[in-house]
Amino acid sequence: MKYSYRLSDGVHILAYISIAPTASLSSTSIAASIEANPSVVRKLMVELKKAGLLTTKNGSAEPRLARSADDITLLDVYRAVEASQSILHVDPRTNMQCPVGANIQETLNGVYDRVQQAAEQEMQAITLTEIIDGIQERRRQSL
Amino acid sequence: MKYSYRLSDGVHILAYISIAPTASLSSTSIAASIEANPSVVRKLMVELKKAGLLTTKNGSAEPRLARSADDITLLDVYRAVEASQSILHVDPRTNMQCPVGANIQETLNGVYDRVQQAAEQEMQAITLTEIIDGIQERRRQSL
DNA sequence: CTAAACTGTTACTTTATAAACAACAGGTTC
DNA sequence: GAACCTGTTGTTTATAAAGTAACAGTTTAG
Repeated sequence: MKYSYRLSDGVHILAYISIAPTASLSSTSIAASIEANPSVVRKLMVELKKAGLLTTKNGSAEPRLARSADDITLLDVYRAVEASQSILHVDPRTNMQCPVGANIQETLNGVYDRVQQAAEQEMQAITLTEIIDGIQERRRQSL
Repeated sequence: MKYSYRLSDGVHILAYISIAPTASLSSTSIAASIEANPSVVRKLMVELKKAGLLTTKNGSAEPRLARSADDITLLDVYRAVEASQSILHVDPRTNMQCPVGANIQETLNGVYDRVQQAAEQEMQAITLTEIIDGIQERRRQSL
């Protein structure tokens, strides 16, 4: 498959708005920073808005964080933009006539849930502030 | 992308060999349990063999676990068969002329690594024995 | 000893998801 | 009202995975 960059691009959008609030914040400008298509950026922004992370203004390029960067976690962005919501996927088509095929799906669901929760717990511990600070720190060091 | 069922199918192969050692263990029989293509199963088995989880015999259907099911973790199978090895993916193409685009990749790599480690730690705690027991338990309850 | 079955391998096709691209109706700003 | 913007729809392209086919060489059974 083609890998999804939705989470990375979603974070990029929020970080860009936070870091460069004086620059143009049109979907075209943000897309130039990501090197993505403005339409893709607009679609992601709609998802971020639905999730309550972003406010926008139809017709005008004035996106703002809907709440403090301290209060936005990687998990929030993940849930907002990722289509799948699961990092591991149980094969949905196994032979139900076979003892293994009939019972492996539920079993794997159980263990995959544990992996998912571990990943989500770590994602919840990472704030947008932390990511913004990381970008700013690297920026300073490269000057 | 199309979701990968390689991990699920890899576990299925190992579990099938453990649970049904008296049945035919040909790639065709295993594939019938997974409802997958025998060729796909053979390719996965080659990966499992390379990773030291499975022994096979060319020309004869006698696959065996290379070590105790207690000593095989979900992480072992994940590393053996998954092409990507990463659950999250940093967008590799951002604008290096932009302060955000130039520094977000490294920053995200750092935080994604933490999420990856949390997930892998949990995967390492899940053994093939545990999965086999889960399948057997469900099997008993459905009789 | 040979026929059947199997593995290991290669090559090609199909399918599924995401991103790129294009276009436009309607809102906003100056 | 001209320029720019968002929100939205639809189409195309790229890519990873699975399906399919084929076959050389190995093993096993009769």
